[in-house]
Amino acid sequence: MADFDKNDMDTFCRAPFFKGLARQTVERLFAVGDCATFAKDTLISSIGDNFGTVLFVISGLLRVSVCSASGRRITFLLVKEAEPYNLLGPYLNRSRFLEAQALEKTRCLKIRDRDYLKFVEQHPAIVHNILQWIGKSLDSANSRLLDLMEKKVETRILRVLSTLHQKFGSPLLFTSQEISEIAGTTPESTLRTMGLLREMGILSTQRGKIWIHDPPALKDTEFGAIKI
Amino acid sequence: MADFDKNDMDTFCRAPFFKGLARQTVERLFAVGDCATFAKDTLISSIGDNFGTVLFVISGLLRVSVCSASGRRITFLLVKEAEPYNLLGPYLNRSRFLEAQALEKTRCLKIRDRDYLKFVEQHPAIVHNILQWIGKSLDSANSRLLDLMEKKVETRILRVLSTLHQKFGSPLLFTSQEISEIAGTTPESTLRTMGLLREMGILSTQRGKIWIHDPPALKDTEFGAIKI
DNA sequence: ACCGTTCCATGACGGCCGTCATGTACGAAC
DNA sequence: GTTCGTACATGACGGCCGTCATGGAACGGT
Repeated sequence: MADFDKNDMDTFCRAPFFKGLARQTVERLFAVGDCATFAKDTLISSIGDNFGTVLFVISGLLRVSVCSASGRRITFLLVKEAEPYNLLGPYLNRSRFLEAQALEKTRCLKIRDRDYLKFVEQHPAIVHNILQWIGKSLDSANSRLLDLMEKKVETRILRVLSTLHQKFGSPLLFTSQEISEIAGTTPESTLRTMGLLREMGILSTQRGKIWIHDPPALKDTEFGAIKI
Repeated sequence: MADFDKNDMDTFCRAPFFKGLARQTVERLFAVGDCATFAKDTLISSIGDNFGTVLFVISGLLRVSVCSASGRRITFLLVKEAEPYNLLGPYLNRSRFLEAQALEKTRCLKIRDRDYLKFVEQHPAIVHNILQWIGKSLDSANSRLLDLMEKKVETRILRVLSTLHQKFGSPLLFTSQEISEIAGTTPESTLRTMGLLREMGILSTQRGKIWIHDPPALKDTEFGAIKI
């Protein structure tokens, strides 16, 4: 418990995932877990292994992605502070094909599968939060499916920029490569699109940084938003 | 309760979703629900409404899809007997953008959101089943994302045919239109691909029917399977 | 200050596949 | 049996966008 301070718990209590939970419940969650710190670029779980540990990011950023046979990476999720990773892992005793990596130095609350399962049993209130979170993830995945089937690359990139802006603010610290891995396209297409947006005065770019000047212009909403 | 017979419960008890649950639990699930029968082509929930009811199909088939602005339909899920629909709806008190429709005459066990929430609270064992089911759905959605970003149309159609064959056997009672709505392509592309497969002797087709002669030939697995 | 690496930027090309068009065949209804 | 609606089948065209190539700029390490 010495690993965590009161501040960490405060942050969690205010975060969307923990909404509606008693502070005591959050404290007990901390009590059943350990602190784990991953250096930048650490591979936390790789494809094929049976990763049953649940993580809650305290500070830093995790990327959940796969690297396909053709060498292209596809990013499913970015996990930031007070967000959970692998909520369902302990319930699926089979290897998943996802890979998690720390994009920067990341400190996590780490909970072993058995402790997690026991905790959920003993604190049924959290089931509500878990299901809500997963539900949003599922809706988001479906929205992205729709985007990929329906929309052109430019629209998808717009959506990704908009979503990232909502989640991380401005400037965005991502390269065109990283953007393209989320949008499902190539760095070249991303750069071309951002070139257009720059001409339109909607954003400006620097090596690894993107300033969004006109967030509403990115909104092209049809149906639900995606969640990254 | 007179709406259901012992046979219905037997089917459910044997089904994957209910694996590991006591028969008594299944019986009580039936007890809190009503029987609902939908005629073919009935729209069960449409886009934008706040559909909080959980359904378990007893017989028949439901399609979960969206119809995009450009008029193209995209099918996310086919729900067959002993499978659940809208497991998470009661936990997400916001309108979802999915639309459910009965593809044939379909009989369901219908459970109102409040009854469902109460049931889950009183029967924590089912949480495990729910999370497992949702976990598979999430993995499946991610697999489809990967397919759409990575694979060409032919491969996707192959995957869809393979998955449908596993779930429904042979012959498949789907039109090229319906296949394309799952694979995220057009009927023309689907027909062209199936033309090739027919020449290779892997399948044969008739109006609305597809016989798969060589299921292994359809397998081109990389990473997880999709689930339709 | 030099150099290597990484990222940005932009042009040219080509192929996949979505769109349109046309014709055929099957099945249901009367 | 005739008719009509729907699905199958296949060809032609065109555009989006992925790939390759080239050059320049920014940053870090020594």
